[in-house]
Amino acid sequence: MTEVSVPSDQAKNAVAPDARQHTEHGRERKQQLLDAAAELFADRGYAATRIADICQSAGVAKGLFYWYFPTKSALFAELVRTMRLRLRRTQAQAMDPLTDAVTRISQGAAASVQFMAENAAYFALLDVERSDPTIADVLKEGASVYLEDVCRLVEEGQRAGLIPDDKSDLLAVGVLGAVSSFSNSYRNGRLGTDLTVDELAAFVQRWVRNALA
Amino acid sequence: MTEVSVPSDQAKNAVAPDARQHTEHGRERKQQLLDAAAELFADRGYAATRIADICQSAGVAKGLFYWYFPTKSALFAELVRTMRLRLRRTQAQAMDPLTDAVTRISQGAAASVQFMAENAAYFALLDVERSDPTIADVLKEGASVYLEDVCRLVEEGQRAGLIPDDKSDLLAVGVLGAVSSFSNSYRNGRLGTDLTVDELAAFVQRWVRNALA
DNA sequence: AGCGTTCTTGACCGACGGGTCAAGATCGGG
DNA sequence: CCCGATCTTGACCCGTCGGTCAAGAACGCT
Repeated sequence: MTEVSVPSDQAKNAVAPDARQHTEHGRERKQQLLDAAAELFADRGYAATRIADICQSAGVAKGLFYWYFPTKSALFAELVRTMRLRLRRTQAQAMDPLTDAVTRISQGAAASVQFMAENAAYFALLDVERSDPTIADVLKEGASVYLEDVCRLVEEGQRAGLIPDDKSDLLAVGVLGAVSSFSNSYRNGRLGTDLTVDELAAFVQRWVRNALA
Repeated sequence: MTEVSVPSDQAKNAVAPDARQHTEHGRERKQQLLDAAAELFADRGYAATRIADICQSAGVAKGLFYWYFPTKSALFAELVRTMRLRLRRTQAQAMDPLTDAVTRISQGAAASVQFMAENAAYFALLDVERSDPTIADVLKEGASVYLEDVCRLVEEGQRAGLIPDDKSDLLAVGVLGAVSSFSNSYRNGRLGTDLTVDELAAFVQRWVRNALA
């Protein structure tokens, strides 16, 4: 049993931010930082958003950031992971398990577009340049999971004779590509101001169904 | 007629890099810098590529960069514009003017995918984060031109009864989205190593045709 | 009140990278 | 050879921003 004796002064910040048990107030404060960051990243991008900006927006001093997060990219990673979980839940809820593969794929695609249109902040996170290895890894993590899901559904549809016998991985890329390009254009205001999210989601369903026919 | 008298020492670098008449040797040197930059941007991204890296790769001293380019983003803008022209030429050549709109759209899409697969450097330029206004403007410039072209073709196809009466701008976004998502996945090695560019282009043609059916 | 813990502040540090510029090399023409 | 123009060098400058940390405030428990 080895007990490490650390002088009291030096032990003050020896616990990594990730390993801390925050109080309720601390958790609220942390969330404020995350919310501020999400909004600023969406507005200006990751690189152009400074930690000072985030703290100013959250109404705290810059040094406080490091009580809650070890680095800027660690905050980013946490943001992405949280949003990704929410997206996955949205997708799963939209897919009716009692229906056929094509319908499920297109339901999932429509739900994704809907989620992304309603959560522009999340979508903007995916536009970040991947020069930082931490960031590149985090962004890569989730992308392949949805791709594999869709790929599996495509293969199921092919076995049922609902989808042509083309390469399932390419078809899956096509579905994911549709989701991201429509969401991106909606977010950038390229689709006109009279288009509702529901109309867009319905269109994406048709697009995906047609492409898989 | 006002002639400005400038001391000879101060006039030495008074001409902006853009306004210079370079010698043949100078033009070659400039191209070396552009080539080196294109490769490094593709490999590591814009932000992570320093001017020092570009100069080292081109085998020149860092200060020389500013004889040829006023800023880093000016070099980037020139790169993007050059590549965009080449892409447009490739697209135009691939579209048979004697055939129907759907065929032309899908031919253009296939040619774009082919070009991008064979010019990874160009495609990587489009992944750059848009925090620098100069960069954001340059990237925005060209994107809408192709979109308008495709939109016009879609409308032509709709008048001819070849394409359903859905929103043409959305259908055009779908085509462009397909081009970029397939190119991106190919570039990232997500499509397996046995897929050739020709096979990919052929697949994209089928995908676009189906989606517009 | 005292104490330990959590939280908060903001001046400071140092690495980084875009950009500067004086000095000098090279080239081409007369 | 001389001269003017083009090109080239690399030490230096300076602003930027992520991260540090000593000092102190606030909180909760005994």
